[in-house]
Amino acid sequence: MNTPFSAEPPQVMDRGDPHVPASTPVPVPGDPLERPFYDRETRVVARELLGKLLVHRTERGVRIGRIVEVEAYLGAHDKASHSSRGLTPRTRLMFGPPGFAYVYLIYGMYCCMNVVTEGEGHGAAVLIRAVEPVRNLLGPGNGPGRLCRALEIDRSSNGKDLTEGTLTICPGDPAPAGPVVCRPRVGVDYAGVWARRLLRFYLRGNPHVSRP
DNA sequence: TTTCTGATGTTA
DNA sequence: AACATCAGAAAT
Repeated sequence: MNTPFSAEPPQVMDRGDPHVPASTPVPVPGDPLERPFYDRETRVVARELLGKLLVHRTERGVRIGRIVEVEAYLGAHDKASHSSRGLTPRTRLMFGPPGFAYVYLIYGMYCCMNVVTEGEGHGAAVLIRAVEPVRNLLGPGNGPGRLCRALEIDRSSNGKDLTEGTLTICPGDPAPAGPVVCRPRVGVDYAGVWARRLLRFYLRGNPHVSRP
């Protein structure tokens, strides 16, 4: 039973933190990003996701994080991408249409959330690596495992349509997110030349990035 | 400060 | 056996 988002207080929301006054202004979510946003070149989608709001409606309230760090996984030719192993039960969502969540278990105890990009069959996605707490998070959001824990995202969200429903990404503040830093992706040293590509993007100076 | 290791389970 | 991780301990 989800409370419609329109029932949330307008314009100004509390951060879900007792030490922060409820009147503290934070970005207003707005309507979820639509399919065409995701149906573009993965690096463009990745960079434009910075500053957007990841919104999860749970039974214990709406949890919101502002995306501050992402990684692009370009497709089946990208040796660092799960899709480079081909279409398997696990990777089938990466090969599906854009705008859906690909959530997987890693190291037995954490989840990572991706958003599928580009056309069906491409196998591309963007990994969300860090969020800045906005509302009602369960702990810090600096890291792909931590942010899933903080937003209560697990494998039950695998395959969810991000353009509608309980897990969405919304525009937030219409102002530009700020300067973007490009770095190699984390933890993909096995991927040869692909490990060196600058496909990790984060907001310069943001304290909630997983590593500076 | 950096480096290591244990927890934990799916994957191909 | 490896893994798109994290927390805490050990080493430097």
